[in-house]
Amino acid sequence: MEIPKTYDPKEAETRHYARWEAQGYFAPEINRDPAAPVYTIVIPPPNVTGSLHMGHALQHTIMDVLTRYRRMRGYRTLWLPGSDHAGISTQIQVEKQLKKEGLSRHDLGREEFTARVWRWKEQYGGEITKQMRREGASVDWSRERFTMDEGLTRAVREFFVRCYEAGLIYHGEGLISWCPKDQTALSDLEVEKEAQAGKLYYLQYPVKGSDRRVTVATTRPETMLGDTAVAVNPHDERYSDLLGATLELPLTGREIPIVADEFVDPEFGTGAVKVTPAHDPNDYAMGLRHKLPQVKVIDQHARMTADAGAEFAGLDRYAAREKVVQRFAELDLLEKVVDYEFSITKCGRCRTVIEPLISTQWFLKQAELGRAALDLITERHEPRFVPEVPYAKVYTSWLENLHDWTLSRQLWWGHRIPAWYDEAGKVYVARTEADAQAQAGTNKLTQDPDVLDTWFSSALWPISTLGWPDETEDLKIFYPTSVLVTGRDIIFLWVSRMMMTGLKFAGQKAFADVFITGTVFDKHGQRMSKSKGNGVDPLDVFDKYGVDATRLVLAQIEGTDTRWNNNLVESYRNFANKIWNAARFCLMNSEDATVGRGFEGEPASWALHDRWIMSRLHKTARTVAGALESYRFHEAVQTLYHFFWDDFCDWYIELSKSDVTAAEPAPARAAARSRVLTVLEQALRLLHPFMPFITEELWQRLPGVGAAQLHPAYAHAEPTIMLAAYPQPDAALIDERAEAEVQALIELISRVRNIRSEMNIKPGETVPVLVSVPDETLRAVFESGAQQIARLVRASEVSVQPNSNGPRAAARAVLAGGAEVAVPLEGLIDFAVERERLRKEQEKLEKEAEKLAAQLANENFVARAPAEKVTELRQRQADIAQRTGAERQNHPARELDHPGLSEPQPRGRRPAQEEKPATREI
RNA sequence: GCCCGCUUAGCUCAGUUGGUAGAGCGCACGCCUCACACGCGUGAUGUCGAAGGUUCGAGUCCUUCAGCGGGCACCA
Repeated sequence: MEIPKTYDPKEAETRHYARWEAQGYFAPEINRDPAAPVYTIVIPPPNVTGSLHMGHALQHTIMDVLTRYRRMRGYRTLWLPGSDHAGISTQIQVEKQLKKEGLSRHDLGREEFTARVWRWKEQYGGEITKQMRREGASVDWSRERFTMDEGLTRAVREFFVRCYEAGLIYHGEGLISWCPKDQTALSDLEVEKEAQAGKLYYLQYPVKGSDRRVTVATTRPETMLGDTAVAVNPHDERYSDLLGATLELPLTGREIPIVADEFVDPEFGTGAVKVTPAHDPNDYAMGLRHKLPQVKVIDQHARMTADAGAEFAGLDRYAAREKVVQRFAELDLLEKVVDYEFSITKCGRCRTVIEPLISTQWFLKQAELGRAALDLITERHEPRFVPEVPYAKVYTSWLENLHDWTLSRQLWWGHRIPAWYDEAGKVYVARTEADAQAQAGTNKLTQDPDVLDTWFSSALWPISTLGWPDETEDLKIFYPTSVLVTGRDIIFLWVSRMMMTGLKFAGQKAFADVFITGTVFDKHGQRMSKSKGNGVDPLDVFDKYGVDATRLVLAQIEGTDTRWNNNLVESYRNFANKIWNAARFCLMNSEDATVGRGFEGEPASWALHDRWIMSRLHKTARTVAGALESYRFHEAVQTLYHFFWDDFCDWYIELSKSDVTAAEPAPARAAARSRVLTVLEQALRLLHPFMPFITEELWQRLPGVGAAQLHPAYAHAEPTIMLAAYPQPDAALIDERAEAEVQALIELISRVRNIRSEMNIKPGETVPVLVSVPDETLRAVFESGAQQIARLVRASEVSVQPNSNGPRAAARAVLAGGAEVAVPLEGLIDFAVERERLRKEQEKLEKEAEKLAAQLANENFVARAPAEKVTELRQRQADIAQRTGAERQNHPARELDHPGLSEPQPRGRRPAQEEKPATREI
């Protein structure tokens, strides 16, 4: 076989994905079983502007593992890909491009501009879509969707119109968050709070007809130009005589009232609050309560309006702030300025400070839509969040406090709001312009210029991608989806809204489970970000270590926040290489052998190590299945890693080696070779969801693989490990006795290796090994394993006897079950070292024995602990007693030969021995 | 202000019904042993953040505290 010693991932990666895709393996149609259960995942659609980052790679890996696992188990599996038009991001991206040409979108006009965005999208968009192929993502490309596809656009309009007709969507005035840079309204969820060191200004307003002044504290002095009242708490005695009084608002010549409102906290500041209904959310609400006028003094560019007064009109808000403060100082109305830390609201995208403005927008009453979702989680605990803590609660408390959603955006790129106005300004909401005209009885209509929040179309993703509002086959088959895999940052923005819309318009929850992945930080625990430049590019990691190794790391991150560490990837790269070389060994010895053979007949007739590996294999399959069913990817990865490396490579291959590498062809050799191949093939299948490329690469090379390995649902397909049946645990093959016996074999071998290593016996040197085993069954195990033992410890001979009979001068170790192993000295052993080795071992046992004795002497423990636990400890105690007892027998010999070799632990009290009878009582 | 998470070996992290702590990397020693030096064998390493409590027994449950991180509300 001309297989290279080192696995080259790229070579395999480039080949297999193209074939899988071309063969249609990713599409659910590959499954021909009409009764197959269904498994659906819709991808969180990445922005068309985006490129792959670790967060995507993490989510995609989780989704792909789940999908491949279910597919191999015969589910009709759909993982639906797509991308999001990402309103603002994309528009900004293209505007930047235009700027380089000295143009703005207004130079092009709306139509031309959106055409340009579409071209940009075709040319540069969907980068992630290509990168996902690199990841091995088994998504059904034939069902790929884009949030501005024709179908999805229709869904968005339908949804909007239905909500409008149901009174859930309304058009009206409200105080919204406005980004002066992006020139659009934003929803609550698109803004971020940030702590900021600033100043608190204490301004004095004179009371009309008095020489009193009322002091108000503010962080935004410039807004005082728009004040229409000062509010105090109705129970605040300091101001009770001023209620209803009038204040002379400085710099404006306006007069404003003092009103009483419970909102005001008497403890804060001066207990008197300036009220600016047009530029602050709380003041807006207060303004409505007291029917105060709204004076707009700041415009959409965050500049002062004419209503701010001639002196300030046109000034930037910060320049106006300085000027206002300066003027107050001049008028001797500035009481003081103190340092103050407060939080400031910024645009989540461009970090510009938000300006709250009164404006006419479209809103969705989320509270009503949310009720069904809230009932579902509180009454039926659906969807099931993983990890449940803290996300189920985060989701629930969000649903309990829903506010209206500002839907409209003053952008050109996105779903245009299906609303038209006649010349009188009356609004008509309709599915098409023709409908609107019919409603209005005129064709002189103008469409609302605004588009919808990007998240509006996202909210429909699970249903719109499957064909809603039509009652398509896909919708019937694949909805509701099985699990949503996403990050915690969009639980409100997206997860909750999909649930609401799914319940409202498809009559069912959008997904059964929600898996929230952890966050990947850099190695210093910092969030990865483009601006910091500390991001690790998944593609670089793929290039360096291979996709499969990277996927293992990502899968085992699962829901935990993790610092990225290439060392871990490296160790999984090594694992991939280990798999490669184990397969290489099997293939180098595959003449006459076939996958699937070698385990004929009753398991009872198989050799011990064969029964053992099958037991280990099926336990592994059991654990992995259990782990994958409940999203415990870390456990699945660990289990597979140790099964493959420890059980299969370190022990099974080694124990099988002499049979497998026998020089002469013979049925026994062929059978041994087939067995090794068979186990390898099963292991590859178990690993495939995690490591799709290397497993396919190797699987294709195995002799005898083909249709027989495929899950029945895919029997017609060209053979691929992707469609092989996932190994199902068979309880009948789990053999605890075989496991215990091989464990004894492993212990023996390890003890001898330890002696060799500690005694500095040269690796090339062979030594005789004498094993004494009083127990008959165990003796049989060692006797029949003598050849394997000899090979693995480099023994010249392995002699197994009922009783200790070796030469006095030997290094000894005591094994479980009262057995003992001795390696005769014959001048090989350094006595000082041997003495030390034994002393350490003895010490360990003494310590443990003491602990056990103490515990077993505790009446409370014996009385209250479960009986099995007590028995287990007594067993262990007896075991130690046997060991130390055996040690004691050997000591005199050593002392004779080498005075001082052992140092006598007090031999009188071996608590274990006294406890022995107790064992029998149970 | 309210709620939540994390704190385990030098590093990154596991540890699901409470039973006496693990992995990978790193480290030490010896090996190119006919699949693999991206390897093999052997070994060392933790008062499981602190203090109390419940329990026969607590990394695992309860309380308090500390450090770090997150969410929500408020922020005149």
